[in-house]
Amino acid sequence: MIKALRGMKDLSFEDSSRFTYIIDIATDIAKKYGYSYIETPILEETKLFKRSVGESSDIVGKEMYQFIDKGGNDVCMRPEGTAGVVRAFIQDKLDRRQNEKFKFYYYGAMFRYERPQKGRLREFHQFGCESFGEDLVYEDFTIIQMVGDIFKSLGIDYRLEINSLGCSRCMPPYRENLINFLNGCRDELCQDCNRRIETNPIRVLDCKNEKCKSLLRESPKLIDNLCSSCSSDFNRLKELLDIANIEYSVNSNLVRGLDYYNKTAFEFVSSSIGSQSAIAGGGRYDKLVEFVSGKSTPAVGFALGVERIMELVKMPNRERDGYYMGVMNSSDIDKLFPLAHRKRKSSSVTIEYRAKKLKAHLKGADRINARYCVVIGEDEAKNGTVWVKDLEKSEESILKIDEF
RNA sequence: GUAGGCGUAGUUCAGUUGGUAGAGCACCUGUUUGUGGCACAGGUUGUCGCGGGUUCGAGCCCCGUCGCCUACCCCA
Repeated sequence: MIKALRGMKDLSFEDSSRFTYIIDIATDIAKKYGYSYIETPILEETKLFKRSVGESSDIVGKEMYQFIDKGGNDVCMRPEGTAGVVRAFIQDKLDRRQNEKFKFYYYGAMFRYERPQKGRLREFHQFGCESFGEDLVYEDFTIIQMVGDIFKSLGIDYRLEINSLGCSRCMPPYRENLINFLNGCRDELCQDCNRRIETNPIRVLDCKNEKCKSLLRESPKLIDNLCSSCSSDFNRLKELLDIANIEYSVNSNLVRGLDYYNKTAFEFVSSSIGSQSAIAGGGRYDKLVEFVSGKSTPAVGFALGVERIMELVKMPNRERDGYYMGVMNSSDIDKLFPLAHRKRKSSSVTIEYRAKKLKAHLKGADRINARYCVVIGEDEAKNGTVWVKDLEKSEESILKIDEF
């Protein structure tokens, strides 16, 4: 038997309806916040991700689905959505239109070559939004509110964590500061952290190792060393969230795994889905457009992990819907096609082509969860009528075939 | 890449000390010649992941291999 590749899953029945339910709700809300759909390719030049996601990230370092195509190009299946959207934004020269705002939502498959586990697959799906051209912190707030709206609408409980990663003015001095601190306790930090001091010292803050964690309690906090602009934006953000009654906690160790974030970083977390607890994450990335050779453009965005949310979403009860049609004698089957075609203008219709006993038809209608079971038997064929049973109310009637 | 757990019917799983391959659910038929869900009765369903070894005999023991799951790392 040929099976799907490791870390790749088919979605059908219950799963696919959960999937589309989430996308539909997220799409609906994103549109209400003024976002329009953007579709970008799954395959991009590897360079794009190296430059945007960052060489120091694990995503680029070891998790890319990267290969040389038949034309000799170094290409990569996208590991996340933002890079492609930013590339499209620049390619369309939208970065030149400096006074305009552009808001895009997207969803689709992302690929990371890693060991699959609960809530983490090699092919997974994200829904995300990117807002370009707005540097005011109100947009950060609005995006967080939008994600909150989506989860609320899906009936999902979450915890919101926020942090500020500073900007090009306050981050570099802090970084030096932190490196000094880390070098001071180098011998006591774990191996990974020692490596991170060179590659990406900020990520040490995120270490799960208990020993590292306790050492880091004494570390300098970026939150106490923000420049005046970052500091006042962060305070403003907290005020806005308070006023909107959105609960949050400040997590000064929250650093996003991708290099391009600055200022606001946030993560929506759920405690009920195993160890992969982040269900959405995002923040501001004012420098990214420049990194990818565009004209400097402030931007904020987020992405949510569809598969992780599928485990949490409470689906509305599925109600009986549509028609099941069948005949008891095979010679009457032709009568059903025009009937079905007419009904399909407004309802879903399933025809059973094989002649069956009434009981079998009723069971068949039940199985597909149809609201109405429509059958032409001997009497109906003779009289030009159809027998219709409402399976919910358990009421039946006989109608002229033209009037049905 | 590392560690642990698991592979038996469509599915969820049991399978004793190594001795004829099992159950629930699902499915089909009937009770009901034209009335679903409920009940009862009967019935179908197997490369025991794959390959080798030990043995008179392996689902069970041994070796290898593949796959799945969970966790670490990291992330949505």
